[in-house]
Amino acid sequence: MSSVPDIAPASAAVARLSALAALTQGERAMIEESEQRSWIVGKHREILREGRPVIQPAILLSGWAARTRNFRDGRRQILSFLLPGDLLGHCRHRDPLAATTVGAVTNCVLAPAPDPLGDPGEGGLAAAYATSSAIEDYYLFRQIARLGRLSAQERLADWMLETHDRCALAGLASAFRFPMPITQEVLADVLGLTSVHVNRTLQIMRKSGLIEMNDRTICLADPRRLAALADYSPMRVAATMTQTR
Amino acid sequence: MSSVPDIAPASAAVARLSALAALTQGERAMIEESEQRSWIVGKHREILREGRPVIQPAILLSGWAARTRNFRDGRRQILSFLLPGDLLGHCRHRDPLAATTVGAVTNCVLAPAPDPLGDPGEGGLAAAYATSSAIEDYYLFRQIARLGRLSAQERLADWMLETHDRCALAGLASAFRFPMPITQEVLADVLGLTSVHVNRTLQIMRKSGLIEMNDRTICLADPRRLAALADYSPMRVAATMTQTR
DNA sequence: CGCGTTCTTGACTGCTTTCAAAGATGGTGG
DNA sequence: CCACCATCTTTGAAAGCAGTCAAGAACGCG
Repeated sequence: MSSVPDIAPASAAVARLSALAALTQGERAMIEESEQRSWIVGKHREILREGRPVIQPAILLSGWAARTRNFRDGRRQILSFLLPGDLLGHCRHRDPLAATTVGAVTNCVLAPAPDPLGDPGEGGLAAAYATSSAIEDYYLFRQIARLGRLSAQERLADWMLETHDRCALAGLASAFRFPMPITQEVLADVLGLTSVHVNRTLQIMRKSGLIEMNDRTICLADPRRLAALADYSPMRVAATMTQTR
Repeated sequence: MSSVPDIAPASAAVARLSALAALTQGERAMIEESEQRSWIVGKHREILREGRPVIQPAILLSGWAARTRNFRDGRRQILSFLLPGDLLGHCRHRDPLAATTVGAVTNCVLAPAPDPLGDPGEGGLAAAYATSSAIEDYYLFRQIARLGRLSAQERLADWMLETHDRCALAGLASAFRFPMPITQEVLADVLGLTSVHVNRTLQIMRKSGLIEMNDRTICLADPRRLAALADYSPMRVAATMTQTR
């Protein structure tokens, strides 16, 4: 079992999907087998192109990718990030076209998403996929509220708490730390701000002891105050989902 | 066959679902039968509450509803509108909890969503549901880009074009007109603005001949310029979907 | 006709953007 | 091992879009 570039000590994919639904030993093995057939997508390369057919449903094994909408005049909005363990290109209808462009923000490793093998109601893997899809929607809703109603500092606080939880689900975060392998410009593109303003706001948050940053890692120095600032509360999507908090 | 309050001359549900996938005569009949068992939800009443279990998947027959996120301090963001023909509470995993609160913006009529009867790959109704779900995601993506990167005037232009297309799909719009049975405050809540600013921006758009407003109806007076303003392009989700434009 | 909701208007504030340029930082080849 | 270049971060000053607060006008409903 060769190690994977960038992050991912064990397997983010197995960790995350197991957290979403109980998987059989056989299902875990299927995922690990898929990982043998992984491929690499270099930083800044496109993974999916809006309007093009989706070839191969995949799992992101390591790295960060982003769904993006680009405007003609150069403006850019990142709709959501894809983190290790996230699914990509899964569709419930036939002849799906990618709804958005997806690009690799860092170097990424992808693997084919194993087929759930029949029964959609019972299979652990099928359940994990379904829950994953519900979670994705949930984060889209949060992203909308974030962009629509929160100030710059609130957006950053909210996004950090959310991203920390997402990383934790894939086994990639410690209690108060998570990796943030992106530039402030990319961060600005997801938060609907300019990189200049993100920079200034991050400085304020550091000076007021909310966060610490070093080595592309965020430390949530005062989670309480961060959560109060953004009115943050943990996710609840499915009654059956394994709780992580 | 009794007529339904508010809007909906024929059946928005049949119109929209038929546009999403080819339905058999039997399937249309199933929808019309469901409509006999409809119920009314009064303006401002809640239809779904975030975190509560989803009881009954439904179709909206008439009226407008809204997914909403409320902040403790009173701020409010509408995540998306539900228009006649839209599905509500459809979930692919078991024990689903409502991801967001949904409330009736106007008086609404809802009906139980008929069961697709078995085969998920072939049934026209199942296909329509799947496509509907993909479309919902597509509009969430657009909402994110709208809030993140567009100015007030661009947001309004983009939202109007989108909403016109959505109404048209359910047979509720003529070439350049669509109903907008909501106050400017509600409009502000979906666009991430204040009602004061929406008011001023609408005035500018009227004065510059982009739109006309009367009797809770929007007329797209200059669709070309509106589309250019917002970099608007029509939707493409599934290669198999019936095109409406 | 009266009242509550919705729309409109004005003045002022302020958060965020814009534009530019100066530091850091990191990777690469000589 | 260090110079060099590209990328990323930081800083400053000025402008602008949107928000806030308040009050008056218009509208719709009973």
